[in-house]
Amino acid sequence: MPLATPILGSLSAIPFFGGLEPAALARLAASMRSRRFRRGEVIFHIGDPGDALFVILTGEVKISLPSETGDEAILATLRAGDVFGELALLDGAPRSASATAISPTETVVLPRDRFRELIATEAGVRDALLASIAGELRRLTRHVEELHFLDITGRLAARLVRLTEEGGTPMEDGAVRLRTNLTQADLAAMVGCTRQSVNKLLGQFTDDGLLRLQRDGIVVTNVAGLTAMSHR
Amino acid sequence: MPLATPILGSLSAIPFFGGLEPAALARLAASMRSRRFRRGEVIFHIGDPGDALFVILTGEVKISLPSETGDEAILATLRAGDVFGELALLDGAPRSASATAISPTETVVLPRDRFRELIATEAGVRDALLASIAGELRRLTRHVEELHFLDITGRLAARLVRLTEEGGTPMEDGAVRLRTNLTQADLAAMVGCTRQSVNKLLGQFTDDGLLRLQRDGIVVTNVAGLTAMSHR
DNA sequence: TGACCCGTGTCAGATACCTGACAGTCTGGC
DNA sequence: GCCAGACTGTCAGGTATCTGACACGGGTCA
Repeated sequence: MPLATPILGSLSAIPFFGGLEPAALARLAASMRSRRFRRGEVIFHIGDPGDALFVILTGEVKISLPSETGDEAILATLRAGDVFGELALLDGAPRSASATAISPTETVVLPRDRFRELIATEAGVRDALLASIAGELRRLTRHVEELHFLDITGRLAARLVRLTEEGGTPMEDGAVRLRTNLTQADLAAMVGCTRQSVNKLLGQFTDDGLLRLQRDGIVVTNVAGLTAMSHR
Repeated sequence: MPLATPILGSLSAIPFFGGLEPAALARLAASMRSRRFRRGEVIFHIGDPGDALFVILTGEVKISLPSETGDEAILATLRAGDVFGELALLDGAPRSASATAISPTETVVLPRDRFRELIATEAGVRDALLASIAGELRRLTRHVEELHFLDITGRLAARLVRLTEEGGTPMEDGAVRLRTNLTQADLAAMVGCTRQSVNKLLGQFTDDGLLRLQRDGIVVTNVAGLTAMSHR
């Protein structure tokens, strides 16, 4: 089986490249190579030179900042169809954050020159890029807003709401189960507090009937209630 | 004196439009109108529909988020040559933050359609736009990092360092004076704490010989020392 | 089967930061 | 030249959050 074929097939399903004609898509596929990462494997480190864009075909990736004392701030968790690593391609500066596979992950890699060529010539890809960057700006702005104004209760509630909206699997009774393999330590790294605080608050939220803690993950039963908690 | 002339003259000095040929620049000037704002005047509110890009010719603008309890988070302060308001043009969503003139400010306004046309046809402007957005993403990422990891001492130190780098006027003895008319309340809104905390910390920094408080503003005398404080 | 590791649950003590208050000083407008 | 408003400086008391500690259960690997 030729190497390029699976890439080509996968690319057409990626919204980011949706605007491309079949011929352009085939040319593109030929200049991309695919890369796999094991669970926990680092895709790139903050400070590395950034010379490629990544597109996730399957799996999950977290974008995070390490601190000098060893803990981390999780900026985003990405899934199939998402694109990352474009920032360093735009300005040539080093990677602004680290990327780590949090489950077995399959990506395709677009080198810098092809990327620049693509956004110069293909209006559809350019628009997709701008839309994706706009989304990132809004997410980061909200992140700053939450850290600036909300206490931990509010931040955690807001984060749980976002997680139900982004990556939840709806259940029969209207509740939503969050992605499993998300530990309390992960939540703490997302909202900026300790694991202990997350634990305590999840207990409170459970008592308030906002969610259920199951063996296989958190099930949010009252999104509106959580949203209300996040407003002060 | 014709209306377009002053705009045209000003535009050529803006890095954002640096790549344009004289003819394109003249066409552009004809489709832009200029707007002035008094000190304190709101340019747009968070949540407004966003249909125009602003370019600062003279003056200063702050980009900020209001909270429900009345205080604000300052995301950025911009100066002559800076561009703002592009985010809402990229994705058509409402303005993600408010913009306020903090000194008498003169801007030129580029309506949405002309903006989209420009980035579709002019590679130079497109690159400038991408570079400017990349800078914004990096600033926001650092903002999140600081709020997440640093205590108030670290955040204020880091902010003072940034302010010396961005908007400081160097003095004879190597020290740098920050932009005046920056109150302790403003600093508090930048780093996310109370005015009282800023006041206390500025006192400590002064005792440590890192800066001097003068009538007309803060003079940073030891940037390296402040940088060190911001690292934990 | 046992040993170990990882994630959860919980608590007592320390502390960084906020709230609310008030006094002093400078500035611009009348 | 005087007053109102804005900014600075300071403090006592309250509280949200962290630190460090330990116990428990469920997987996983020998």
